[in-house]
Amino acid sequence: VRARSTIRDVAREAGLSVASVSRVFSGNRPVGTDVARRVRAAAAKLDYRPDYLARSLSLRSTTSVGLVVPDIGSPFFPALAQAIEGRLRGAGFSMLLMDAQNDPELEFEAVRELIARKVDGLLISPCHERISRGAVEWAMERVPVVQVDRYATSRAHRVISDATRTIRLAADHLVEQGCGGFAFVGASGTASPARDRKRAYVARMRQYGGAGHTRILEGAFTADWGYEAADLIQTRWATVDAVICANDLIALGVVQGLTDRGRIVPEQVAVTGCDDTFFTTVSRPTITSVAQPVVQMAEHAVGLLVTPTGDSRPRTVRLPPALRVRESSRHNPGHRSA
Amino acid sequence: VRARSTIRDVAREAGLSVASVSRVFSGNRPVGTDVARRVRAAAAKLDYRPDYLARSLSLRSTTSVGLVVPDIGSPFFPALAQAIEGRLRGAGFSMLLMDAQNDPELEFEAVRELIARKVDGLLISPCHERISRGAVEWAMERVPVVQVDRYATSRAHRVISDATRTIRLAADHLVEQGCGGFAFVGASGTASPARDRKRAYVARMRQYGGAGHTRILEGAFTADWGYEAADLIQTRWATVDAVICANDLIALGVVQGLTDRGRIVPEQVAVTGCDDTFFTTVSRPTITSVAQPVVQMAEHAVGLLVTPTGDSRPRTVRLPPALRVRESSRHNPGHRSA
DNA sequence: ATGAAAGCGCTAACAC
DNA sequence: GTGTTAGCGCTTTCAT
Repeated sequence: VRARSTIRDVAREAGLSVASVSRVFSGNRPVGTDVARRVRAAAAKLDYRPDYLARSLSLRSTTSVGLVVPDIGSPFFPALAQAIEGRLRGAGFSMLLMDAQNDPELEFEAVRELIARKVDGLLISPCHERISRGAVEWAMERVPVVQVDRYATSRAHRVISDATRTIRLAADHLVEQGCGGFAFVGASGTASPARDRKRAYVARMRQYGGAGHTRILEGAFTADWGYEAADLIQTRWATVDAVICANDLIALGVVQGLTDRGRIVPEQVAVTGCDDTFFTTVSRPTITSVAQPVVQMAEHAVGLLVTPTGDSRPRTVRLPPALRVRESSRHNPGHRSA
Repeated sequence: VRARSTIRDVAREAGLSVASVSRVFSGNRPVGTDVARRVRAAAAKLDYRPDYLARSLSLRSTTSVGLVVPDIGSPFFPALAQAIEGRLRGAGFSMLLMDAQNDPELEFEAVRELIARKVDGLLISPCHERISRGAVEWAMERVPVVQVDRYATSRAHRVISDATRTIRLAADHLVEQGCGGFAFVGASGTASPARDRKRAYVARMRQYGGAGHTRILEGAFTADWGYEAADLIQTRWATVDAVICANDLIALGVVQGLTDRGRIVPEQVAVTGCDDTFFTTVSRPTITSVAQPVVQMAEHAVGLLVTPTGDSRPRTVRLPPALRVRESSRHNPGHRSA
């Protein structure tokens, strides 16, 4: 643990002024080639590295942005975080990641912390569609903010995946497979996608006609809840042959619950999930899922954050999801006898 | 996006000196109760919040520590990160999380970034047991460093789980279940636990006698590799009735691979994993696993980092793992005929 | 092209 | 207990 050399040490060593050293390192002012050489030599000799903190204080910019996720333990967010990090890095920013642990208090705390550290911008996936609003709006009066995947206010930018298309992809696919009796297993809403997916489901079912829109179960974004929901479906709705789940964990639980109670997936009941996380491929049967366009989301979110558009009205970018067909939805009653 | 008020604004508003304001906010100097009141009032009125950057520059401390993980997408690390964050928060630090994406280059980059941001300490789980050494040792000459879960050098502190006990727990348990023909499915070593677990396996098998210590397969920490390994086991070693896997993903793959090739888990072959991640409970059969003591690891790691002991010799803290018995290991050949 | 010096917002001697 | 002031390490006018 050594003392670090400062810009002044380098200046002295090179027999130049601190201004010259600064110019060489920030590189935004002309500098004599000889001076540059001497500075670099001195810097190398002293193992000099500019102090970001001091630079930031002077520049009023840290070239860093904060990312606040509701729960890094939840499978979708690591993927999102990685995508965003890559994109930010490409834009010359570094990312500070904070986990809200699904607690609006901690989330606000994280936001304050990030702002206090003078991040140049904030990316947030608010853990609660209402309570988080305060934190988001508090943040946006001090720094540019973009909401990603989830949102808590319409006053800040939003980059989200299109819930209507998500549900439509799943539902239409299931219809193609010959399904007719739909049910939906969601999560009671503290997260905006939960609510949006449910609404989209209801809307789509209305278009189909039939009773699908009334068969809705809401719990948590967990496999346990899915397992439990499978029970409810079994006992309540005998005619259900297609279950649309609001995320992959729920779908996993539903598949297992159904299977454990003797129903065969997908032959008797087809199941789909959302988010296309890792679980879809490790499950048996593998699970059909609607993938969120994580990379594009990262792209747009970072773009909105770092590209200062004169126009400051909040934008909503709704990105198209993609269906990934796997075993859990290969219903095909026509082929069933084969 | 407003301009922020500074300590001087508050001082002026309160009709006091900047020193008094500073004292009120840092709270480590006596201050008159009346002065305190006036300062707080003025601060509230101006919505003043101290600037961490400036404070840090002055204090030469950011009360933040960096955490570098090899891959946040890998199921064990979110759990570790959460545990560490909690512990750090309790100690008054905030955590900056960086993902190395299993790339030593990016990892070094992350370390540089963190140091440049003047973290007060670094927690790292090095992605490569050899190549990462440079980054770790570079870091430790500027800031306290603790290696967690993985390590790349013996010159810095290490907080790891005890590989010998990990394997012993799994192996002894399998013996109790009546297993006798062991095989090990690991990952070829760029991560220290991979190597340590393999060694521990070999050592334990030698103690048992028999041929277990020769039946070793090494690939990656993935379910795909586990699936593949199941094939190899099937074709090469007919007498194997117990497979110890170096992590849960491998175990998951092995279970599926074995099952798909007609072997019944656990009746014909028992399987165990390591890390006790989420997969163990969503798999069918559920998977017996050896849990790492994540919370204790976090505790010790943070302790080593923030408790400055005069003695600076590198410590190695080896924490005891715990066996979690689930379905995949209920072999009991004695009951098989039942 | 280069240097001198005034900040960036805060803390910590040091005086009173 | 309170105020004055010199830094922390950097950038950036403004002269030269």
